[in-house]
This record gives sequence, C-alpha cells and structure tokens, in this order.
Amino acid sequence: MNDVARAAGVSLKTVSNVLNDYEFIRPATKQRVQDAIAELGYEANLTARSLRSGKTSMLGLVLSDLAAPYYAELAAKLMKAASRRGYRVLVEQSDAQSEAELNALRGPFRQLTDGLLFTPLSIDADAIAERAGKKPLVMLGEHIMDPRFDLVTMKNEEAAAALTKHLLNSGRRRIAVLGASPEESAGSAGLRLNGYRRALEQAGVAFDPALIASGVWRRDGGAGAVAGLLDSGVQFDAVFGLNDVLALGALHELLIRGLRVPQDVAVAGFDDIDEARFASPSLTTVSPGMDEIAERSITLLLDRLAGRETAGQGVHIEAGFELKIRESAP
Amino acid sequence: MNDVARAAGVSLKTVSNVLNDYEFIRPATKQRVQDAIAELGYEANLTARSLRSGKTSMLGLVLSDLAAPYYAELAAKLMKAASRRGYRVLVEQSDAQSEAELNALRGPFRQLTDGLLFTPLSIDADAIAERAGKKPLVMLGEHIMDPRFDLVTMKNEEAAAALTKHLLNSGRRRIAVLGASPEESAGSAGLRLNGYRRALEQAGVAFDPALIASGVWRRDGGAGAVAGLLDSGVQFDAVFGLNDVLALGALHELLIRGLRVPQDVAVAGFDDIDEARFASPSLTTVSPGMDEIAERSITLLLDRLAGRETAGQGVHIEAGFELKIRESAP
DNA sequence: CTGAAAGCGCTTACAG
DNA sequence: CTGAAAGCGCTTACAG
Repeated sequence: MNDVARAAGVSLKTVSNVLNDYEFIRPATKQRVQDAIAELGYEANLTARSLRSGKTSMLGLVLSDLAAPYYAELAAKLMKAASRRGYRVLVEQSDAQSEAELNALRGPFRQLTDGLLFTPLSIDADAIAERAGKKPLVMLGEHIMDPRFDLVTMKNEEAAAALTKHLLNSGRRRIAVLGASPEESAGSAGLRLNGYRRALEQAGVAFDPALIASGVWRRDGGAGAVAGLLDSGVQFDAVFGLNDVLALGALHELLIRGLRVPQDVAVAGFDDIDEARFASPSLTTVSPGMDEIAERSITLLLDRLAGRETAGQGVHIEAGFELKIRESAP
Repeated sequence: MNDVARAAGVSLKTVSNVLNDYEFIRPATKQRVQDAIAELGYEANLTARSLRSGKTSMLGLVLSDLAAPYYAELAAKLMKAASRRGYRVLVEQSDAQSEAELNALRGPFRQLTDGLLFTPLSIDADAIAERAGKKPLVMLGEHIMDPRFDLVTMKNEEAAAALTKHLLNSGRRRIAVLGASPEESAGSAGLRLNGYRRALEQAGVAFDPALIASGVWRRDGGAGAVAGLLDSGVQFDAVFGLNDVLALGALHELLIRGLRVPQDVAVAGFDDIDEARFASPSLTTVSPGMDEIAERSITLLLDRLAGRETAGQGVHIEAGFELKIRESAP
C-alpha cells in the first residue's frame, strides 16, 4: 500500500480512500491511484483489514453433517446467496454433538466469522443465550423456538399435516412414521409428528403409537426402522419418513422385501432433495422452500450485521412449502 | 494479552511463549500465566496472529458444486481430516466456470488460506502454473496430470476397465456410456472412457461410437442421455454412467419406460456415493477409496506447508479402488 | 528462561 | 478533498 501511495504520489490515506470507495475524491487522483494499483498488481491484505476493522466478511454455518443431502444442498445455496453480497461461508460440522455446538459459539470459529447461521441439535436456548456473545446469530431449523433469537424455519407442522392428509385422502389408514425422537418434542421431528397427529384427528383416525418408529435421519436409519416394523408384525399401508433420506431408506427396504410401492405401501418423505425426483418410484414429499430459506436467512443475518435491530426481539421467518405428489404415494 | 501479562506479573513475550508452547519456560511461570488466562477468559485474537505470522490455519477447497453428492461427501471427509490436524476448510464453488477457477487461485480466497485443494475443471495446467503463486497447491481429481503439480487421484482407467469387464463377463455386449465429453480426453470422463475401451478390446468386442452419449454429470443429465439413446433406437443391454448420479438418473428413466433392470438393461456407475447402496435396485459401482483420498490429500498439503519438497517435482498419489457389485448389474 | 521494541498492513479519527 | 499519526493484537528477532 505504501508502494502504491509512492507510485501515485499520494499519501496512504488517499490509497485507502480509493480502496474503500470514499466519495469525495478527485477523479484525477483516483485514476492515478488505480493505475498504480494495476501496475504494481497490488492486492489489499484482508487479514490486516480484518484486524483493523474487526470484520472478516465471513459468515459461519454450523450443521451436523455436510454429507447429508439436505444440508449439502442448503449449504450450496447459502454460499451462493452470501457470495452475491460479498460474504464467504465457513462451514463447521457438529456431528450433532453438544460439545461441538458449544464450541462453535465461541472461540476460533466465532472469531473468524462476523455472524452465525446455526442449526442447534443438541443444546438448548439457555445454553446458547449464555454463550452467544454479541455477534449476530440466526437460528436455522426449528429446534430452538425462543423469542430471544432470530429464526428462519418452515411450516413444519402445517406441511406434515398436509402430507398426512394427502395420504389419508388416498385411502391409507395405517400410516407409519419413521425417525421420531421420543425425548424431543420441539425439533423438526416433534413438529412434524404433531402435524401428523393433527391430520389424523381431523380425519377421525385413531393415533396408534405402535406405528411410530425412531431412527437416525439417514438412509440406513429409515431402512432399519421400517425393517423393525415389518419384523414386529405391525400392519401399515403407508410410511411417512420425517425426512427424505429416511423415506428413501425405507423405500429400499420395502422393495427388497417384495412389497410393492405404492400398491402395498405408500411412501412419503420431507425435504424434496434432488434425489427424491429420481428415486424409483419417485418420492412424494414436501418441498420446504429451500431457496427462500437460504435467501432470507442470509438477508436477515446481514441486516443484523448492519445493525438493524428489532428492540431485542428475535424475528421469526417461516418459509412457504409445497406438496410434491409423485409415484410413491399418488 | 496485555491484561493477562499484567495479571500474571510477566511480560507480553512470556504470555506469547505460553500460548505457543515454547519449551523453555519455568513451570511456575507457565502456571501463573495459564491461571490468568483462565481467570480473564482470554482468547487469542486469530486475525492478529495471522497478520503477524502470515498463516491462517485455513485450507481452501475449490470444487464445482457442493450439492453434488460426491463433492458433499468428499468435503465432509476433508473437513474432518483437516480438523484433526488443527485446520479449517474454506469451500469455494466454481460451478465449473473458468473465471471462478482462476479467481480462486489468487485474490481474497487465496489470501485467506494457507494452501489449496483444487479440482480444476475448466482451466489447464499452464493457466494454473501461471497464477499458482508460491502457496502450496494440491490437485484433486484427474483433469490435470502435470508433473509440475501435486496430485491426488484414483485409478480411473483401471477401475473403469474392471467395471466394464464385469459387465462383459455377465454377458453384456452393447454397453452404453453416459456422460462422455467429446472435447476432453484428460479428465475423469476421458480416462474412464479409455478404461471402457480397453476392456472391450481385451474381450474382442468392437467399440461402437453410437453407444457413447454425452451429458452433464447430474441425475437429469443421465436421464436425458439414456432417453436420447432410447429415442434414437440404439440397442444396448447395459449402461455405464461415468459417475453415480448419471447412472441413477438413467436408472430412473429406464424404469419409467418400463424396462427391467438388470434383466433388460444392466446399470453401473462410478463413485459409490451413499445413495448407490439404497437405490432400487441397488447400484453396481466403483468405490474410489474416498477416505484414502481425503486423508492423503490433507497429509500431502500439510507436508507442503511444512516445507517438505520433492525438488520441484509434483507427487502423484493414486488411491485404490474396489468394485461394488449390486443388484443393478450382478 | 524472560523483557523491551519493532512491525505485520491496514483503517480511523483528527487536522488542515 | 488529502496528509501525518496512532493503533488493531499479536509474533519475532534481539538482548540480557
């Protein structure tokens, strides 16, 4: 920067002014500085800039596992949305471990980023509030519904109810649910299960706890859960995977066992990952408006960075959803 | 840091020594400093450290699209491998655009990272060499086979030949290939196609250009490519997708059209993404040893950062592979 | 083993 | 509109 100043015959400050698009600068001076920059191949040192300004132009994204299709697709979209606004995204995988989630809230990861997009799975609102610090923090997903925090989510309960209603309308009465977590009622699993129960109730169909199976939200979790139901002799004519990979794992297991989908068992999921369209049969699911979630969560976080506050109150944004009726549950 | 020094009654340098695990430091002094750190809740400022040391403890990863399952799974593993060694990974999506790839080699992204893991798709070795700078750079994948660069890849040609041989052994003679790129012979597509041709040759089966279809490496690309072949009336009894998503897209299209897999058409892919196991029918494919690729590429890059050089020569590492014979092509 | 000083490359008040 | 100076929070020779 000193070299540039010397080459252009101006002071350091003037170079800095040009670099930072300061308004009141003589066009001729500006040109001279820009020429010097081009000639010397000068590039501003971001680390120095960060040290001085206290900003890194990076946003943190904390999620459990980047290899999970939903998170991979979401991360890709978030990175593009951030990039359009001059920010980068630094991803941290928590593996749903509370220690990793707590570490993401302070220490190096927090320091390296100006704000955080956080998908907490194992820690609660109080633990977050205690460590949140003063940098902006936007929750993603639905495990934390707390007025203290900004949150971007989707209409989980409503969407699950709509999907369940669709299954009921097609004549299914014994709808198994895969991926429930007994201990947890606030997260996606709990909300989607609520939606399921509400739809049953409205249709006058009795809720049967024997149809509710737990399982990790992976393909093998879905396969294992449906295998457990089949082995235990529980009767069912439809399967609702609380997310797509659960449903796809179940679909695989059902077909292996010689059941026909959708004739014997209808299968539905939640998320509408790219794979859902191309499964065989293609998967009926809920599209959670991922583009909207990505766009709005970045916007909200950058608004916070710009200092737009709502008097200490968190903003809660709910993206729209859309039912995707496909072959697995027409 | 000044506060810590004052609280512990030592100088700045001593605090720095403790922080950096300097060897020759009196245990009592060290303890006093550590107590002061704990008491004050002090955390070292990484930006300042970076500015002074010139190191960021971040590695860059350039790939086309994080939402592609192969890259998502690879990125997740690379991040874990890097994390174990005290590094973070900053991901940049190039969308296979040459401009984005060039930008990743210099400018902000390069500055923010100590070394780069690079999957070049649209630019050539000379363009890279010209801009590479002096920071370490390890190529991932096989588009650049140049002695100037370090490279971690897999035995593409050999693996594709083995897979093709398996299809031939099972009695298939008309094996369509999906995802070829006519203009390009050096990349994965070219190498895998070479392996295919070699296996045909060894089996005395004539190569038929009509069986080679191009297509983007996505599910819709595979579906479209196989649809094109079917519509043009070309006869085939097997499909080799040059990667798994191509094969899975093709599988979907074949089943939609009422063809039976594997009875009418066998289907095979390449990558062994998690989805392959759970497709219906499950997908025969090649496992490219992704764990080994992740581990060794991180190790190689960190070796370079530590200054271990091989006299200007690039190291070429080839990971092993394994055939995964499943239902789609038994 | 430990201290005092310089400096990494910027931005930010403060003058003029 | 532009300049001279201070300082962000560390690490690194250099002494002792």
